[in-house]
Amino acid sequence: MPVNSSASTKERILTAAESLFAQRGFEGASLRQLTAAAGVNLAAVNYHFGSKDNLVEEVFKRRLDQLNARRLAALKVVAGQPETTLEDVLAAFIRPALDLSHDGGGGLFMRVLARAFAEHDDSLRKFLSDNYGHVMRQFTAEFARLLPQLSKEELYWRIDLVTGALTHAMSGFGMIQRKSDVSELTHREQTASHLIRFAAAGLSHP
Amino acid sequence: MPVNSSASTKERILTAAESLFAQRGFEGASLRQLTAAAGVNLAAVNYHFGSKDNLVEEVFKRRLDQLNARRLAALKVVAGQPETTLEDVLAAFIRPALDLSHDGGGGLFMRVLARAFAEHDDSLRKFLSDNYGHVMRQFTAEFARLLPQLSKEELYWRIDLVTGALTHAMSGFGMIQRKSDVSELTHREQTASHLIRFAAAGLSHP
DNA sequence: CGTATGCTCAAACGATCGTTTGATTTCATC
DNA sequence: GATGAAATCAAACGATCGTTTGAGCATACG
Repeated sequence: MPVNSSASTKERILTAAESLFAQRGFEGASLRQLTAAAGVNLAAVNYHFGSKDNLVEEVFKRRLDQLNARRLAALKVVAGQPETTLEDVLAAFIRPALDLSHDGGGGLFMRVLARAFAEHDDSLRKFLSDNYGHVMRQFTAEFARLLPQLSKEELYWRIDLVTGALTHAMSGFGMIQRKSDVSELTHREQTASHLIRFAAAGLSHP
Repeated sequence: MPVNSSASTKERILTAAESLFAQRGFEGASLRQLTAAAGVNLAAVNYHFGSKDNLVEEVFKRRLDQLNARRLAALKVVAGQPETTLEDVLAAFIRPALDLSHDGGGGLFMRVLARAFAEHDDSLRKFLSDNYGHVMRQFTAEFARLLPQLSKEELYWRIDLVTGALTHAMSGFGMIQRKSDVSELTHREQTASHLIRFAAAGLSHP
């Protein structure tokens, strides 16, 4: 019977990979840098994950599964309700991502996700579409319900632009840094407020 | 005395590099793929540009100098005028980028620029800041004039989000593709309209 | 205890990377 | 046509890449 004392090694590889992929890109981060940072042997990646490409996918899966679940759970609470506002739906989309940066230890994951969007690699895009598309589809349906005056084309345009803004902001390029005189929780709340108000304005403007 | 018959070779390298950098990234595109696509010898890159890093910078300079000049010229027309609207300033920022995709042959350049934003490489970010920052500063000043009700912090937030949306959209991830029944010029006009209205809403919402 | 299984390790594999070299070709100028 | 600088070329450089190998170590089970 298999012994699972390797959980620690796999996790350490995933965490180091997430950090290095965010910092240097998927091609830029070598397995030698990666395994050195994780404190494991070079061959451990191919032993546990089969290949570097599989490792990339596992890095996504670990966070994305959790992120998708939280987003869909939050959406389910408000979807279809007559009193639901646009801001409610946007909060269901945005808050889980911000929370991930805080409690998941995955503060760098959104940056990795932004990199994946910038990569035009077909297999990576297909993987993201397979593991991410159904979430976007459900949110899009709810947006369509709340914005019936918009044509399908107009709605897709606006969602695309909102996605770009949020990806950019949450990957932390910008000047989003907490001031020392506000708590982490307060800062996260302010960030969420900015993103939600901006996205709502972009989606619903006349 | 130097003979400048190399202009063709340099240009072909720059064009091939722009295309491959957009497609496979700066690290992902090798000099062998690049020179093969350009139809030149492998050693030509190091002969004409010194190194691959210098080539990357030259790819940016070629388009960025032109883009900056056009944006600043368009801004100069409307800046400080009492009747200038937010949409006017946004048009001065957005239209030159869309035009570049059309007449400059640099349809892929905005994608390269988006990749550069996703890269967190320090030297590349410094280069972009040096060659791009003064333009953003001038536009920011004009935005501040037209949106006096916003605090500095609020304005920076919104500009950052708008930048993310525009970078995302103009690099062409989205579903922005021309329908066969509209002309190229009409399509560009519609795209500009979408971007400008979205950005105006995001900047000026209450 | 013996052994089988999961795991780690140093070492090497072939491939590809950016760069350099030195010979050869091109071409304006005399 | 001869000359010399600029440009191009095939070939090779050392370094680094992802991956594989086979021996050694750990531990659970008969």
